[in-house]
Amino acid sequence: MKTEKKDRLQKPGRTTIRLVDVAHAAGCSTATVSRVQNSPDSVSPQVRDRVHAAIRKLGYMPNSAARALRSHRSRMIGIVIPTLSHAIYACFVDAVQRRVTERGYSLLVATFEYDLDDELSQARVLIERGAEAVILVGEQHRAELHRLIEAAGIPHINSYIYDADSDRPSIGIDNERAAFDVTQFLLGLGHRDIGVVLAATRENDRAAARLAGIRAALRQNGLELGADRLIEQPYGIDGGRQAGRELLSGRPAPSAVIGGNDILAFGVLIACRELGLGVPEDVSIVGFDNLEFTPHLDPPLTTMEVPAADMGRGAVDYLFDRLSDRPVQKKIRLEPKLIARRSTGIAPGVAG
Amino acid sequence: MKTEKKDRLQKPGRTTIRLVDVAHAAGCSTATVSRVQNSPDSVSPQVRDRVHAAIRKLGYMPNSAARALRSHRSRMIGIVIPTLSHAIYACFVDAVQRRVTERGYSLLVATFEYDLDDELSQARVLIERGAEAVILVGEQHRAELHRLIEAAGIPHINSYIYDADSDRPSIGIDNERAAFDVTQFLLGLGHRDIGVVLAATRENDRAAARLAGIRAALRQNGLELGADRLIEQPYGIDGGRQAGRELLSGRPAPSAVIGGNDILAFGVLIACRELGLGVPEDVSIVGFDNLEFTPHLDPPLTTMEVPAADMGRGAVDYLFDRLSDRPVQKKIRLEPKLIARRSTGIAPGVAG
DNA sequence: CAGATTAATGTAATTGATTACATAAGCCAA
DNA sequence: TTGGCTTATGTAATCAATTACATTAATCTG
Repeated sequence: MKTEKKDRLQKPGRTTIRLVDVAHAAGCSTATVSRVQNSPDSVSPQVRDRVHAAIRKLGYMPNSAARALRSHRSRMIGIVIPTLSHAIYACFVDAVQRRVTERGYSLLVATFEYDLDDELSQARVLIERGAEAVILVGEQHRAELHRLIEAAGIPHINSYIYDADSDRPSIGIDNERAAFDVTQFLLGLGHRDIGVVLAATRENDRAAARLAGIRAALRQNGLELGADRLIEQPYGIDGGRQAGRELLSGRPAPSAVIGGNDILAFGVLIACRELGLGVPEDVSIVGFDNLEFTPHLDPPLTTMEVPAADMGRGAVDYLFDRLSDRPVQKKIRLEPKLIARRSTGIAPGVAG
Repeated sequence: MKTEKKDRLQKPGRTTIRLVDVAHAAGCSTATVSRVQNSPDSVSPQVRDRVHAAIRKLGYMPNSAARALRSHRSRMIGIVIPTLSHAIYACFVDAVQRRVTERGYSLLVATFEYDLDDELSQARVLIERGAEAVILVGEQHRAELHRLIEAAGIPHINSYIYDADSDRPSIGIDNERAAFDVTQFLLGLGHRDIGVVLAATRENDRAAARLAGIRAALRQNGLELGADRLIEQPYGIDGGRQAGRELLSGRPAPSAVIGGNDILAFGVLIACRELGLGVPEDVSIVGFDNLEFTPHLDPPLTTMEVPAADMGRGAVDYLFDRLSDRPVQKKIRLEPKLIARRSTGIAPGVAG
């Protein structure tokens, strides 16, 4: 017996059920069983039923490795994100995962903690594992990553960003424009001295784009963002709180603060509470993302909503279109929505 | 030429670099290249260097499918959780992912939205994909899932739970005990009428265990949980808020409310604010999880901290111990920590 | 009814790495 | 020098599916 070789790969005593066993049980060839799985219509109903019965009876599960090896299709998609511990990415991945599953695929997840070298190596691993396509965050990647993806010949998409100038596929909001609009909104309320708290912009092009948008809006109104009006802080409520204290305890203090995301903005709100500053009477605050808790803060936080779930579904749809050679729109621009709540108001000293 | 067959699996024009190409370039056999990757010490330094040079020069990436097929090791771990859009699971998965990556493995993620039939089919897919081990949530699963895992012969672990009575491997807190302690804490503050808001307990044994713990503590003090003192609500701030209104607008209203998690508890807090009830003067509130925002609420929320990240790392470590046949502790009990903050106080009418 | 066409199924090569076993080389002791 | 032992490397079978091509049966066409 060929299968009785002393190769100890199998767990002793138990024997895996292979496609050939199903074929044997159903009284047909392996090719037919394979066809029942992959193109059922090409098999006659009688045989198909026999095969299905055999599969059920034997509890057969196909071996994905063999399948992937021969067919060059792993049925896996990879996603490489900064972290799962920020709600905005977790919700994104949640939506991605659901969509991927709907299509009969599985999702490989890797995080890189905002370190682009790490991003490269994480992506490399996922590609090595056979991911048929990958979702990335932002446009900023190591050059090697692009080469890798090209060499692998797999589709990819950058998310959380829309940048007309880039020619890579992407889905997301125009961060610069969104921040511009947020700033305009504050300027429209009469604010002239605006503070900004952002995540580190060095290896985060979304934060950098938002900063550019803020600067552009200010410039258009003859204003500048003073060096002491910009603080970079790691993501976290405490980061926002510290930045808020720093910004708001100076004299004169800005009358409005833009947080790079709702978490930082929440921190600023807490700083105001601690400093005895009224929101929005003394200070207006806006954030980005519109997380679940945002409308429930006291006062509810004005924010620029980022449609993370739509973005996740859109990214997956784009990749599947590419995988089946359907025509695609290479750059998908999603519209963020400014949700004005009670954390913003007319600037102090401006006639109502 | 063998490789010139008209099999159109390859993208036209581009040729994949295989291990045999590396062997050729390095002037050695395929076995040696394989050994360089898998047991470098068994290869002489000179040859090893030549192979490494060839790998780098050709940009060789091993084909994981072939590797997995022959070696029966996919280097992938699977995790099946209710959802990624709740912070408590997102942080758990984040920790799991990092640990898995540290070990040179990748993580397959699937969600089931609290539907146990879905959990079964999601797990089935991950096993089919070749996951070498799987992490589940809770003890409650379809019987078929256990059979599946056994048939596949792979290690698994249940998380978020510690139940001495079960003989399945698990890591987590003793939910019943934790809820018992929370209730005792409130009883100790003089509360005699306590309301409870929980996630649906039907297909969620963590919620069910917490409810049992609350009941046990009450009973021990000669109290009962009235039918109108228990409300099940889907996860979400609004769910908590509605439940809070319902519980607290009755006469008499409970003097304390236990939320099944911090999100529900936050909702109850908002309900109090809306009803003009002081926290903790009129109503004490406690939650579970200790999420990032919990200490920053107004007032800061008393909660039972669940060590999600430790649990994630512990689950992964357990599985790797199993995979390398190291001795393991089958049931790992983590200690939750009651963090008393300002949302709880002495019951109204009790002498301070 | 012969010949062509289509549909259903089978045979066996193929995918790319791992690994059991074989072999060769180097070293040492008797 | 020979035999035994260790270390390094090579040869070729193997993992479990997919699929190109061959074959057969059934249906249609003129």
